[in-house]
Amino acid sequence: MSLKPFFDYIKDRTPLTDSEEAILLSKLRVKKYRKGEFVVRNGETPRYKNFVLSGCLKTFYIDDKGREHVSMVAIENWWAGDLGSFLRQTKAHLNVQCLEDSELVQIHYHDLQQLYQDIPKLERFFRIIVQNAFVASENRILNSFTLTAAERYLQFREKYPAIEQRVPQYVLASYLGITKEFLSKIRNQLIFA
Amino acid sequence: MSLKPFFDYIKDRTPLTDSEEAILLSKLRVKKYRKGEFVVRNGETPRYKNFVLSGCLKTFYIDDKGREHVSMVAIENWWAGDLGSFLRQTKAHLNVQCLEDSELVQIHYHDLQQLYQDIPKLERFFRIIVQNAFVASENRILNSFTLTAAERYLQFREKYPAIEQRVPQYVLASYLGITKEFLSKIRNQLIFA
DNA sequence: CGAAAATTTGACATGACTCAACTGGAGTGG
DNA sequence: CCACTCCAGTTGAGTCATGTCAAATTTTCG
Repeated sequence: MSLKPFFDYIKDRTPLTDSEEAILLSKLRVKKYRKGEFVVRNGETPRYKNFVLSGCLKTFYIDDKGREHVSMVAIENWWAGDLGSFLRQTKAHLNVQCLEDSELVQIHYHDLQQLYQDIPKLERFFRIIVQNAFVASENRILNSFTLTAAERYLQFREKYPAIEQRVPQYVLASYLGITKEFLSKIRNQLIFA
Repeated sequence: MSLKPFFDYIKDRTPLTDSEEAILLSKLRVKKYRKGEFVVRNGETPRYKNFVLSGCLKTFYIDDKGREHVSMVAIENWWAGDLGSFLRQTKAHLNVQCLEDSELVQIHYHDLQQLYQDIPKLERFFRIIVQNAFVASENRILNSFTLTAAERYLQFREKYPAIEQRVPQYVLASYLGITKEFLSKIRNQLIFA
């Protein structure tokens, strides 16, 4: 697949000159992953920032009881990764794994630092991306404190219908902070309500 | 109080030239608030980005049952506000209120846009601040899914001992996503455990 | 077709909430 | 400096939302 969706995504937010586009292009690589493959594995230091060209991935944490907790699901035009460890270049405590065959645009940590130097616009670009991600994250916290599990499920469905179709229910349940069994019961009740 | 802590905070992260410092200074104002006063009120559009010079504030949401949910507590050297509404310059759905008499450094929305233009370093500066805030927020989500209320309380105590001393228990309880009654019981149990 | 993965179902357990009453400071004003 | 109120914190009884565990069923896919 081509890089077009990636550049479209960027240019929708920040117009780039041809030379900037060329510089950026020179720092990108595209990598394909098979369903089930890990992009980031707990304990390894993530070297790349990942943009999803195609496919679908989950980011999750394994707690001390061995349970999986999904913190993020990414599809086309989203970023995926363990941002904290990437930024500090330390060992990941999260995992990122493909739920489908996927293609990612990857930017190496050092190249990204270079890009910030060479194309200050990108600094702004990522500032805005992260700001929005932060606001969304804070909202998610408030939702989890304010709403019941069923309400959160309905809201998710409303907001991300595309994702609900694509990911296994247990992933969605985990993302919503509930067990797969309970989500199953919620869905069942909704049908007869 | 002087602006020194504010500039210290910035320069710890991004060295500024004298002229940059002067430009920045020209866009700042300091405002004092009394305990109980609102800095941002649900329904009003927040015009300023707020840095806490002194004091302590809570950011909270009132749900449809009239219950208060604290999303954030800020003390010296933290930022406070309803970031989402500030960024979009739309009506706040959060409130920011002082828990103590407080002094804030405020930057007007439009001045901030100008500062990004004039001092590209600030773009980086805020990108990094928000990145860290985002990572912290994601962690908070995982904690709330992974840990029990008592564990979250202990972890908070460990991480922010300064804040526990200063805020009323019901604020802390709300921040942790539990009721004040339950936090009271947790504390009680911890004493005899 | 068969095995593995995902989902469902039911009985039971529990963490956390609700509500209401009570306690104990911390102002405040007379 | 007392009386009063107000706000924060505590306590207890009862309840509810969600979790646990284990088994049954369905779907997916090699």
